[in-house]
Amino acid sequence: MDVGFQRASLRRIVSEAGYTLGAFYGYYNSKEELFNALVEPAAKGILTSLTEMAEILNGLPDEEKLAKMTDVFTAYMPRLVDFLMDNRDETYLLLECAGGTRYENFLSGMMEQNLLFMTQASGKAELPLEPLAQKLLVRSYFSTLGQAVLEGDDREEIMRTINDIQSVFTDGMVHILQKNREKDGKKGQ
Amino acid sequence: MDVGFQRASLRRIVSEAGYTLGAFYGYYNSKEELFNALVEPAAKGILTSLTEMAEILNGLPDEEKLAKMTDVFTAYMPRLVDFLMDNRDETYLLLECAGGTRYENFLSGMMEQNLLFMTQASGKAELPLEPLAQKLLVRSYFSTLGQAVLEGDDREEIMRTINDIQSVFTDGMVHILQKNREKDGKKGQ
Amino acid sequence: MDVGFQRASLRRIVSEAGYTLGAFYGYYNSKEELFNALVEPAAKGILTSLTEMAEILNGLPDEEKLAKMTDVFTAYMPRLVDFLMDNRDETYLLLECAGGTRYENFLSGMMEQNLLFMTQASGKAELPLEPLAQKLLVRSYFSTLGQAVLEGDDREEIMRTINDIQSVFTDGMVHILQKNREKDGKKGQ
Amino acid sequence: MDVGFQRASLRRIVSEAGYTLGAFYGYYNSKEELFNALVEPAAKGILTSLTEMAEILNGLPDEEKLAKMTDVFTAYMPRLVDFLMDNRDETYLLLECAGGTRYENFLSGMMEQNLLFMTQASGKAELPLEPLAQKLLVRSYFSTLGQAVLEGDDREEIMRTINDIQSVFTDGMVHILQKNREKDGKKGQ
DNA sequence: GATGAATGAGTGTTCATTCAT
DNA sequence: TATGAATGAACACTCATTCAT
Repeated sequence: MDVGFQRASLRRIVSEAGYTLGAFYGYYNSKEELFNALVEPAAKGILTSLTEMAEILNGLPDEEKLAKMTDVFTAYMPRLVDFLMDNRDETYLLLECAGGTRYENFLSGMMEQNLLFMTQASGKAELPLEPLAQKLLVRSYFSTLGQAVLEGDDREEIMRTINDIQSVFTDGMVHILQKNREKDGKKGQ
Repeated sequence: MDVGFQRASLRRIVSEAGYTLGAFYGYYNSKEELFNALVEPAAKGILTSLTEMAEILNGLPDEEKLAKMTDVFTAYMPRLVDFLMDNRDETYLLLECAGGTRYENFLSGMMEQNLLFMTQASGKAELPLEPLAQKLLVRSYFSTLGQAVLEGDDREEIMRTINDIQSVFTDGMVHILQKNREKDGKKGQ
Repeated sequence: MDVGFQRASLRRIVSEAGYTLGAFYGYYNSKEELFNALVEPAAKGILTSLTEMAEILNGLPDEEKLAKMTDVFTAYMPRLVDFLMDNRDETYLLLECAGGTRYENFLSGMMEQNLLFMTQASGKAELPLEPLAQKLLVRSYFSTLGQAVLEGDDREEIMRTINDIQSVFTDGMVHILQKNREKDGKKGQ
Repeated sequence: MDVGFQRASLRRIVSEAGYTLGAFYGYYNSKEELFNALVEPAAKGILTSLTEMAEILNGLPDEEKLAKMTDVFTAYMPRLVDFLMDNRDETYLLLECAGGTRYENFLSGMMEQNLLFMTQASGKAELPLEPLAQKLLVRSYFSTLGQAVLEGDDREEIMRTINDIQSVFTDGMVHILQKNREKDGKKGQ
C-alpha cells in the first residue's frame, strides 16, 4: 500500500493481504468500494472533529474568533491526533492515495468549506492575506499535521511536532495581523 | 497533461503533442524517459536556485544565518518563481505527477538535504523545533510556494501570495525562536 | 429465469430458488445437469405427445394420412398445449434458453425425425413441397405454437391463437396440395 | 461463429480470424461495436426492402391491400433473398446471434411495426385472426424465410423453398378470410 | 526517420465449482 | 447434509512497446 492505491493492481493488494482475487469479490463489489470502505471511517472521524471545532468558533462573537482559534485548536487537536494515530493506515490512504477517488480532494475541499468561511466570517480587515494564500496555508496546515501523524514515531514526538507546527502557523498569522494593524494605525492618524 | 502523467496513455500524450507513437520511440526509449526529460530541466533549475541560496547562507557566520534567511529568500524567490512560472507545465509534472517516478520525493528529498542541514548547522539552541516539525515545515513551505505558482492566475497574484506565505512561515519561526530565547533567558538568570 | 439460463449466474438461480450454492451441488453435479433436469420432463412430455400423434397417423393408410392430419392435430393439440402451459417455465427454458446445451436443437431435431418421416412416408406425390420448405414449415409450425403458449395471457387466448395458427398452416398446405392435384389432373388427362 | 456471438469469447473470435486481441481493438472499440458493424448493413438492407414493400401496399386502396400482398411479396422477395444470400454470414448473425444486442428483436420489432399496422389498416373485419396469432405468424413467416436463406444450398433451392413457404402462409391466410366471409354472409342473411 | 498496425502482458471483474466446517 | 468462503480460469478491455514498411 505504498505506491498509491489506484496504481497498485488489485491482484497485488489482495494477494499481499493473503487472499485471492475471487475471495476479495466476496467481500467487496469493486476495488473502489474497498478503498471507500477503508477510508470512510477515517474521513468521517476527521470531518466530525473539524465540524465540532468550526461550530464552537462560530458560536463566538466575531471579534474573538481569530484570537480563540489557537485555544480551540489546542484543545481539540490532541483528540484528532489520537484518532488519526489509531487509524494511521487509513489516514495514509486518505491523504496519500486518494488520487482518482471520491476522496481525491477531501482535505482541500473540507478546509475550504469549513475553515475559510470561518476566517472570512471573522471580518475582512482582520486577515489581510491574499485569498489564494489563505487557501493554500490552511490546506498546508492540515496536510502538514497529517504528515506529522504519518511520519512520527510515537505519540510524544507527534504531539511535540504538532505543537510546533501549530505555533509556526498561528504565530505567523497573528504576526501578519499585527503588522497590518500598525499600518492601519499610521494610516488612521 | 492535466490528469496525471502515469494515468494518461502514451498514445494520448504523444498524439496531443502532434506526434505519432512511432516517432516518439525515435526520441525516447520509454514513457519514463520522456517524463524524466520533461521534468529534468525544471528540477535542475529549482535545485540550482536552492543550492545558491544555501551556499550564501552557509557563507554567513552561524549567528546571522537565521536572521538573514528571510532576506535571502526575499531576494531569491522572485527569480525562482519566475522560473517556475516559465516552466509551469513541467513544475506541475514535477509536483503533482511524479508518483512512481524517480522524482517522486524530489521536493521532500531536496528540502531535507539542502535546507535541514543548513538550519541544523545554525546551532541547536537557535531553532528549538522538533526535528520532524522542521522537516515537515520546510517541505510544506516549498510545496506551498509551488502550489501558489500552479494555482495562481497571474504573476502579481502569485507574488503577493508568495509574500504572504513566506511571511507566515518566517514570522512563525522567528516568533518561536524569541519565545525560546525568553525562556532560556529566564532559565539562565 | 427470464434472461436466459446460460447468462444467469448459478448463484442467482440457486438463491432465487431459495437454496444455497453448497446445497445445490448436493443435488446436481453442474449447472448443465440442472438445466437438463429442469427441461427433461417437458422435453419428454412433448416427445410423447408428438410420438403418439405420429403413431396414429402412421397407422392410417397412406392416402388418408394427410387428410387426417388436421383432425389428429385438432384432437391432440389441446392436451399438448395444456401440458406446455402447466410447464410454462420449463417450456420457456427449452425453447428460448437451450442454446449451447444438448437441447439446443430439440424442436428442430424432433420435428425432422418424427414428422418429416411421416409426411414423406405419405408419398412424394402428395406433398409437393420443396424438402427444405417442409422441414422449415414444420419447425416453424411447432415453434410458433410454443411461442403462443409462452406469450399468451390465458388459456382461452392461447387456444384461439393456436387454432388460428393451425388453420393457417394446414389450410396453406392443403391448398398447395389441391393446386398440385389440379396440375396433375391436367397432366394426367 | 456458430454458438452465438455473445457467448463466444472475443479472444476466440479474433484469433479464429487470424488476429490478436490487441490488434482487434485497433479496429473496433468493443465487442459490441464489432457486432453492430457486421450486422448493420444487413439490417439496413432488410429494413429498406420491407419499407419499400410497406409503402407500396399503403399506396393502395384499403380493400385491395390484402389481395395484392401476395403479388407485392412475389415481386420484391427475389431481390431481398438475393441480398440476404449475398450477406449470408451477416444475416446469420442478425437472425441467430443477436441475443443481448440492440438487434435482439430486430425481426420481431420490424414485423410488428411495419406489417401489423398494414394488415390492421386493411380493416379489422378482413383479418379475423387473434391478434397474438397475427403477430406470431408474421414473425414466423419472415423468420422462416430467413432460415431458408441460411439453410438452403443454392439460389434455386432457396427460391423454390421461399415460394413454397410464401404459398403456405398466404394461402393459409386467404383461406381463413374466405371461411370468415362465408360465416359473415350467413349471419348477414 | 517516421508510421501505425500488431503484440502480449496487464487491468478489474465474473462465475462455475470445490471444500473445510 | 448444508453452508458460503475461497478458488482460479475466464472474460472484455488497455496500453507500453515493437517492427515491417
